[in-house]
Formats: sequence, structure tokens, C-alpha cells
Amino acid sequence: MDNMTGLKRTDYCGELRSSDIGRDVTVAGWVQRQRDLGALIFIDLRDRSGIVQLAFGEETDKEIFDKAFAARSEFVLMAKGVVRERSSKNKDIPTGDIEIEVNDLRVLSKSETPPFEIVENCQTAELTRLKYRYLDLRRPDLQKNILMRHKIAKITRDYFDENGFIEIETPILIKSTPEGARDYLVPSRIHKGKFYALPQSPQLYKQLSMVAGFDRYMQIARCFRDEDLRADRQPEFTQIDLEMSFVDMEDVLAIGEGYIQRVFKDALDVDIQLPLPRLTYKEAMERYGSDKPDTRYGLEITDLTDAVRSSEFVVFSGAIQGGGSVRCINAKGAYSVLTRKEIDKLTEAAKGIGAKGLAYIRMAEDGTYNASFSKFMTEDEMKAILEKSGAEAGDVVLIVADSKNSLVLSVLGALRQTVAAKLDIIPAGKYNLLWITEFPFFDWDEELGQFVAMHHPFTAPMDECLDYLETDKAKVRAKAYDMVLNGIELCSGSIRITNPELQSRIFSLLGLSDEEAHNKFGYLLDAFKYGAPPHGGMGLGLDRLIMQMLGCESLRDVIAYPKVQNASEPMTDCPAEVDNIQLGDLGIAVTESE
RNA sequence: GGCCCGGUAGUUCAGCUGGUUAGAACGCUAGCCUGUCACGCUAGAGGUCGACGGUUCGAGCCCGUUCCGGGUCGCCA
Repeated sequence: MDNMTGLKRTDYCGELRSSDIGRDVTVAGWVQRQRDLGALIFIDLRDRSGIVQLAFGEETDKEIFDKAFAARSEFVLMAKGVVRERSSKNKDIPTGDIEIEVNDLRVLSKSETPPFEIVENCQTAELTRLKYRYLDLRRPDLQKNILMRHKIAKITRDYFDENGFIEIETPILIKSTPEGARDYLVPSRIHKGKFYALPQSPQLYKQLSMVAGFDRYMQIARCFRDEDLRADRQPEFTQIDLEMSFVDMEDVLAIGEGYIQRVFKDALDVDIQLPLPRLTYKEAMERYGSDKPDTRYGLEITDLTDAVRSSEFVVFSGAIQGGGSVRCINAKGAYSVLTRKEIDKLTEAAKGIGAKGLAYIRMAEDGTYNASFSKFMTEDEMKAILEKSGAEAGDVVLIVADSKNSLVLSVLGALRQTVAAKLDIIPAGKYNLLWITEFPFFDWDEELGQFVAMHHPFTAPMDECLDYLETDKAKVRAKAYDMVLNGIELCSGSIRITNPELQSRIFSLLGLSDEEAHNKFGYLLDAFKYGAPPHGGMGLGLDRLIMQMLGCESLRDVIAYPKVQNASEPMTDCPAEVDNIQLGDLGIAVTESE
């Protein structure tokens, strides 16, 4: 093994061009590939900027030639030499016109044969790559993602700084508030038997920062939730967290969409038109069956209730009498894709999420149709259904009926996504952003048998709803808003309650006694007694944003060291057991080994 | 916790209706080769078929259990 004595890197590999011909350069990096032609050896040397070819031939010292001969994949080399024109050029890479005629070569580190090749579009199983994440991260696609992440974080800080925001670091060890997601808990050594929690978001601290007068706060904040993972959910994730004083909802939305426009322009050179479209929660649910609709394609939901109200088909009429509805989506031109067999699969999927079944009409190309329920229908009723759903030759209409409206909508919302994927009608390279507003304030919790806060208990109700907070909870809407990008919830926020009377009124409506409220959030309630400015804000999922901007399918592709589905990390094998001495220090019962 | 999919050389995969010594490509090792760039040619090494149990004359293949990974529902204020 060699050292670097006498050598200092002058250039990154991937940046050398024909304008550098004749220069003495020193580069350093990893061996991508060694090509041994006998009396000639070529080495592709890679660093984060790209690849350059090192050339060794009859003019090369024997000692250096021998080192090049022995070089293997992923050896770390430092090479000094003269940039020269290649005798045969490679148009496929940016440095393909030149090569380095090496006159000093140091092997700084050797490498075992890596478990997978360090190449773009690596097909190796993700688990293997995650076990050797440091090798996976050498691959150009992940390097690109992480560099883009850095760039986006930089743009983020610049944008908010330019708009008067101050970055404040809030604590990672905080008091547990057992609302919402499960907390990660950290035992305390000094206070045996007591626990810190890791923040699910800096929510309360950022509101306190408003009381403290910082006026505009932002933080690129790590958040933790001890819940099951998904492709777009990690137990620790990064949120662009912000809060503003003396603002109403329009001010917060303007800052939020201004940021989105800026980051898409500066990072991707994509123009986002402002203002972003808006849908109320109710509209979103009724048209798309989701509060985070993917509006890149149609397949909107149609209400058939009036057309089938008096039908003899009890599945329909019964659902309506029970207070529900009958609705459909019309999959245009899906006749050949949505076969009976495919519809059976969709039916199973629909049942899996609570539907009692799935009715359908398949319109053949010749205009005749086949409906699972036609024998129960009069001709007029069928005609009305076809007209209302806009069914034409080649279409497939999928109908859901239930006495629970919300179930009809959510099932159709799920079907909408599945069908769009099957029909392959989701356009690539499109960024559909929109705001969802006027969220319900309360959400009925079946398990608890009571109303809970849909957003969080510090969210302000809309002014016109204050009068019926007690009397008609289902109708109360909140000053809460989400930003949705291609069917993913990107951002969520609200205007907060700053009036202590209203806050305690809300707590009691949520079944929280004064004493409980004081125990959990006393410091916030106290703070609001000392002059709390009206304020509101939002949290924007940075990982999800980057994932969408880069077109990645998993958060793991934009997080340097992610966790896998069981919330462990394959490389370090965490979480892990700790020894009894550590547990003893923490005052935690030592488990007997069996 | 439920449902769906997957697990065979280092890697990606094939392996028929259960039947001899489990194959290919890439990678790896060695040799040859003066313009390659996914270099080429020759030879070679490399396997607990995720694990355990069962059925069978015989299991990579069938059955059961289990472990691991992915997706999803629940969950995620």
C-alpha cells in the first residue's frame, strides 16, 4: 500500500476535458474497471464527479505498470500524469476525448471483490445493497440523489431566509404526548423510570417560538414516528417545518406555494404555475374518493344515487335508504383490460377494504352491454345509469353501493388508483400540485366511540363553524390545509388556536379534562396567557418531495441510510440489545435469560 | 396483526409432470493479447436450492411451520 506523499489532488475525474490537454493533473478515486490488453492497460477511475481513463503503456515505468496490472475493482488510487487526447474517442462519456498518461500511481487502499457491481441501474436485491450501503451509495444514481437532496436543502434555506424566516433548532429529547402516532421513547438515567420522547414533529416548540416573538420560524427537522413503514413512510424522516405570526391561511399558502415554485425551478428547471389549484376536502372526496387525489388522470367519481333510488335492486336501494349512496367510476375504453377475471380481482380488493361487493357494466365495442345487476333493473333505470356515468362502447363502469357514504367514496378512490395503473394512463414526468382545504375538524373514531381531532387539537376551526362546535360536530371545518403532489400528501398545516378560552372549549369537546390538558400541554396553555400572536404554519415532507422530484419509487432511494420494513437497519443491525449494565443504569428491569 | 408477492453460485436468473452429477450470463482467479472503453480469447474455481419438519423408493419442485425481504390494509393527531 502506498501513501499520498508528494501528491495533491488537482482535479475531479469527471471534470477533465480536451481543454485540459497538456496539463499535469493529479486525480484520486476508485477503480471502476481495469482493462488489461497485455502491453497496454486502461483503468477507469471514478469519483463523485464521474469517470476518467488512466492509460499505461510502453512509456510507463515498470513499477507503475505493475501496480496498474494488479489493480482491481474498487481499489482506491491516486494518479498523477499528463492529460492527452485519446487516439480513439469515446462519445458515451463526458471525458471521452481525453485520458491521463500516468507517471505516478499510488495504491491508497485495496478492495475485496465487492458483493455487487458499482454501476448505475444495479439489479441486485435491495437488502444486499442496504447491507453494504456505503458501496450502494457509490453508485452514480444514488450519488445523484444525495447531491440533489443537498441542493434542495440549500434552496430551501435560501428561500426561507430571503422571506424573513429564522432557522431554530428544537430539542430532540422532548416530553411524550401520547396523541397521534406512537412515540419513540428514551429512558432517562438521571430520572429513573421516566422517559423522553423523540418528536413526531416540532409542533409545540415552533408555536412557542411564535409566542417568543421570532415571528417567522423554519427548520429542516428530523421527525420520528414509531409506526409501520411504507414505500413513502420511514420511522425517521425530515420535514421542512415552518410557522408564521400575524398571518391568515392565505399568507401561509402563498409562502408554501412560492417555495414549491422556487424549488422546482431552481432544482429541476420545471415551471409550476401559481396559484395552485384548490379543492375543498368535500370536493376531493366526492370527485376522487381521496383527500390526496392524484389529478394526473381523470376517472372521476359519479353519483348514481338519484338514478337508482327506487330500484328493485336492494343492494342499491337499501344502501340509499340506509343513508348511503351509489356511485361509480367509468373506466373509458377498458373493455379489453378489465375482463370478468380482472373485475373479480378488483372485487376482492374492494371487499378487502370494506366494500360489500362491486357491481359493473361492461360495454362491448358493438354497443351491447353486460351488467352484473341488469336483471333487477328496468330499462329506464339502466338507461339513466348509462347516461349519468357517460358509458359508451368499450367502457367499463364500476359501481359501489353502501349505507356509509365515506366507504363508497374511499373504495372508489382506491379502485380509481388500481384501475389507472392497470390501464397505464398515469402520465410520467408530470407534477400535479394542489391544495386541499376545509378539512373536517372532527373525525369519528370507531374504536374509541368518540370524536377526535382530525388534524391536531391546536388547529383553529373556521370562523363560521364556531357556533355549532357543540351541536353539529360532523359539520365543523378547520383552518387546515394539505398540499398534494401526484397523489402523495406533501405538506400539511393549519392556523392555530391562540385564544385560551376557545382552546379549552376544544379540549373539552375532545373529551380532555382541564387537568389532563394541563398535564399534557400545560406549558403551551400557559404560554398563550402571555400574549400569543395569531399564527399558523405547516410541515412539508422533504423526503417525499425529493422522491417525487426525482421520480423515485421509494423513500429509501433519497435517504442516505434508510430503514427497512421492520424498522431495522441492515448495515448496522439496529435496533440491538444492550447489556444489563446499561439497563441497570437506566433503572429498567433486567430481563432474565431463559 | 391481516392479505398478496418473493427467497436456487458473489450478482441476476433458468430449472419441464417430483427422477442421473442443479445450469446460463455477468463477476471472480490464472494465462495470452499494443488502443481498449460492457475489450477479446483460453482454462478454472465457485451451491446448506432461506431454515426446520413431513409426504414419497426419490424433493430445488408437493404439504406444514418458521425466518428474511418487498407491497398493501390496519396504524400513521
